[in-house]
Amino acid sequence: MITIKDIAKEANVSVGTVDRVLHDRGGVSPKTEEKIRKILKQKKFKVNSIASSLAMKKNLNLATLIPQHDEENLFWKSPMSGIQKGSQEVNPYGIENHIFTFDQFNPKSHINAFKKLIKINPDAVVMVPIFIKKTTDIIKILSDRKIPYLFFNVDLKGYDNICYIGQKSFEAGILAGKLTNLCTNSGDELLIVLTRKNLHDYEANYERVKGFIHYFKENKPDTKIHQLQFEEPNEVEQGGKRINDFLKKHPKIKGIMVPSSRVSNVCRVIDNDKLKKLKLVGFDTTPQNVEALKEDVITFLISQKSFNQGYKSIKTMADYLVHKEIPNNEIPTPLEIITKENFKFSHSEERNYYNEN
Amino acid sequence: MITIKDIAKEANVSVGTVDRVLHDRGGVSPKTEEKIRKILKQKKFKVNSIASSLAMKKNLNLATLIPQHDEENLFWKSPMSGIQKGSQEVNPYGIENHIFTFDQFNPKSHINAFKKLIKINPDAVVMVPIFIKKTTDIIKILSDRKIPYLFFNVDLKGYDNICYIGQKSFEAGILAGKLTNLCTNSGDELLIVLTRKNLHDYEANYERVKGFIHYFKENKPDTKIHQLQFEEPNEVEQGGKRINDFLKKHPKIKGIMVPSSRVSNVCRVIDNDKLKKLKLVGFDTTPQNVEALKEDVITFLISQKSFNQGYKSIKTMADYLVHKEIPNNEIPTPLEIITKENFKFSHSEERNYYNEN
DNA sequence: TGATATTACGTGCACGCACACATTTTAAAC
DNA sequence: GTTTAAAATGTGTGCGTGCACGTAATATCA
Repeated sequence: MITIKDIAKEANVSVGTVDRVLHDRGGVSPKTEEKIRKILKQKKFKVNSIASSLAMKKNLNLATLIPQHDEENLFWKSPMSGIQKGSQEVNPYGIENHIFTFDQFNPKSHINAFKKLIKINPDAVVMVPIFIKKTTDIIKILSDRKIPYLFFNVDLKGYDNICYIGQKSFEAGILAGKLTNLCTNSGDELLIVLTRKNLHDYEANYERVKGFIHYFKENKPDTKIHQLQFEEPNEVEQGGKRINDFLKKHPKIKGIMVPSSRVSNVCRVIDNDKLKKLKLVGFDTTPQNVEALKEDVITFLISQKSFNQGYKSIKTMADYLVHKEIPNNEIPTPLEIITKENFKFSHSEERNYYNEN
Repeated sequence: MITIKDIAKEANVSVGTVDRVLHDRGGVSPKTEEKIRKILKQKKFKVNSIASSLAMKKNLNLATLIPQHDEENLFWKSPMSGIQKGSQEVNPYGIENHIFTFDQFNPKSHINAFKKLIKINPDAVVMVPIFIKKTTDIIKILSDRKIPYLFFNVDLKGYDNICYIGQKSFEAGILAGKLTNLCTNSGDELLIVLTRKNLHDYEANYERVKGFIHYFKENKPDTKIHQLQFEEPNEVEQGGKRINDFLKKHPKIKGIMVPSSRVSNVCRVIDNDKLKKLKLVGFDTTPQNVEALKEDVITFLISQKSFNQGYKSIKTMADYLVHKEIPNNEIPTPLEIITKENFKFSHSEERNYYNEN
């Protein structure tokens, strides 16, 4: 391990001078600078990031704005865990993350959460930009105060967020198309079931449907693709009846794609004997979805590794703050294909986190 | 951020005393110990890992034993990159990793590499246990010297390795079975193509085949599964002829599973018109395989994320050395399903690494 | 030539922790 | 109650960097 001290000795200067050329602080004569740079290169010097972060030790405030989760709506639990794990990891670097949650169906709670958030005067914000109109006002405040912000999970275009971390929805739809195509036959008809309760990723769902349809247009243009709006959960009986009736009316439907994380809600209402003849493709590894996957009711789930999204968001922002590391404008998370057989080997980071806590 | 100093002040003791109870060094009276522990808990103190590693700064030697790669055999390039990235990351912690490579088809070079390795007197060894008989001797030396060692990629049972990091081959075979089943129909016959040039993961291939067959026995016992030994690459013409003849003789074969990373070598020799009607499932995202995947010749690749295996091996061993963190005996890497559509979103860590270098 | 900017460089402290060593307090032995 | 050993606690230095500040060398100008 080669240190600044070693370089200084070799160049017959003090560590201060070496430090100056390392950080382009100026105030070094051209010849000594050249001499030092040469030795730096020759000895392949790299700053010890450990020591560096200790020495810098800023005291930075991070703030995170994320929807709350409950037993009924577990989707946001996983990203929240990722956020928490990330927070824990960046804490030794002098970064404190403050998490603010809100009701994803209530714009007012969104505003309130933001008010609290802005009060702590954060140095950076990690957020899920759900309420488009409202979000605009929020972001204006951040921009005015020159507070950097990052979006994750939901991709809202046209803002100055330092980056977006999440899935590419259109491509996810294409993948869903491919998977559905592979497990059905020529002549089979397909059904897309749209659910209501997903305001937060309305855009994403829409893109997924577009991608799905795009896939078939490109690869199997004759395929008949139906669409159905499913009202749930309060109208399970009606919704169930509608779907079952629809499936009876269109017996050639052999594959169902649900562009949201609520695919298990759909399959729970479909008659059992019919269900066995269907292939279902959906999104996200919520506990209910995984349950249905294990029972072989769902064939494929496309996971966006939302734990990782949360985790990576915090880490990316921390790197940005501490090391001024400017990330790519877009960090797409993997389109992970989950089946009954490989589920238990996925999400190992998440499980490790739970075990530790 | 709460520090040892804060705790000390609160408890009216010196930092030394706090340090003693933190590390169970003894020499603290029961009452002060209790008092300190109470404050520790109450204030939720956690050691600053950054500062801790700086202060401890051991100088440890790690050694890695891994097969070399070349243009012809690219499989080991990816784990090697992971190893290198890991080495880079643990370097600030005072850990130097020395990499020794050998020819995977030449046991003698294995021994020679090991001889060099043992000369640097490593504090720990990360290795791919390829040559089973020879490995036994090597491991005896490590055991005698009480040098901890870890296996990755190849799972060799019956040794005192602190853990195995890699894929569960039998389960990977099951997954291959599921995928093949999904994209073929009832009545279709299947073919397993075994290749010669994979001494290193002979066991793994065997397990994959077993898993594949197991899947069909459990889920579609009537399926006829053929097996064929494919001699390549020096006998491409003959091998190609054998496969094409075989496929002509068994026209009902609609799916091919290749349990090794050489699936692209197989599909390159199959007649084009026949190929279009076949679904191929294989392993590992070697450049050639990915090429075939993009051309829609291969349907599914199951990746073992070998970059991550290498990376994680180094990090795990480093944690073990520095923080005495004892890992699980088995760290299974994901069974990642790769298709034409999601390939570009996978392996982001690996790509990031390449970009940085 | 001497006073004063200006530039070039050296020094020392801080970050939070680990650990060796010094010092004080308590207990044991006489 | 003194001596001495043992236990309990305090102090100080170093890990490698970053950075503020102090000092030395050189340049500028009268």
